[in-house]
Amino acid sequence: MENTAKILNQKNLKATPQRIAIYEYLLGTGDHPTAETIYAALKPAHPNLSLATVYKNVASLKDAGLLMEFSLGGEGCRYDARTYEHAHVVCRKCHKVFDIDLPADTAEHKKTVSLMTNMDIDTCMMYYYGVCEDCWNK
Amino acid sequence: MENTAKILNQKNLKATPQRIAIYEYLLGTGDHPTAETIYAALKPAHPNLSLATVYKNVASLKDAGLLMEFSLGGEGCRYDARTYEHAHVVCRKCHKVFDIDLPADTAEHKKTVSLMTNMDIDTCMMYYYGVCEDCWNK
DNA sequence: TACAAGATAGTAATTTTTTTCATTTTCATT
DNA sequence: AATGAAAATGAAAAAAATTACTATCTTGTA
Repeated sequence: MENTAKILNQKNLKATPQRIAIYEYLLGTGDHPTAETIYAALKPAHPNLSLATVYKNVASLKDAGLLMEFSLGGEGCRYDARTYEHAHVVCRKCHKVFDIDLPADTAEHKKTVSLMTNMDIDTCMMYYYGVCEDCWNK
Repeated sequence: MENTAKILNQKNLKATPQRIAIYEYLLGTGDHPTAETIYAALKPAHPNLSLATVYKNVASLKDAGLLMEFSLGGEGCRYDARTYEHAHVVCRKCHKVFDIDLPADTAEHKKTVSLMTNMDIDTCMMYYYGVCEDCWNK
């Protein structure tokens, strides 16, 4: 059985071609696409994919913990399926998002936060905000 | 001159009653309200406030760096004007958001990230994801 | 292979956010 | 205090994003 399908099944999600395509697309891209972008990217190879299916799938994948949703500017929510923890650097002006390695180990932090909140904290996301070089020069 | 008005003027924003009200509301609340929630909260005291004005103001305040925008579930963007850095703890299931103190000092991290990216990083936001006690017990 | 649960496309409906624009307000300068 | 340019406002309309619905398929299991 193909690997992606197996992962989905382990999460009690059926491995439909659409879901596999959406998940693999997100795993493969370094961008942080919106639902619309995902749809546009996959439509050629999946001609009868519908936007509603994209939304339903990012929701189910998010609930399963396979991707993160976040929002920064006025372009709808963005999705990110990178499994390793990393930080996002966001330009306040143009809303570009870069990935960088975490500048610190978060394992200890997660333990601390778990104790503080009585929750089982599994993920830490860090966002750094500033103005990028391009926008400075304008 | 009143303090909030002064802050706004320093950011080249005109200190209109609506803008002052929105900003002070966000400074004062521990919640992470959506535009709609802000509107509903201020409408009684500002009867002819319009939702469009709320949107325009959170945008201008965000561009000025006076507040942060983020999104978690399917209820529109949330806004947070807390000036001190803090972390958000998010329940994956019910989307509740708690504020906690930062579990680590981020000054060093920001310097590191500034160097890595050639940006002037001024803010770090941390999000911890997990499942809260209430949702565990369901 | 058949079956039940789950997923899909397509569309409609809803919700959220942005734009438009005529009018009003702010604020630095007289 | 009056002036005027730039910015902000409210109301309505428009656009964009998201969800709901339904009849029809598919998946994964037995």
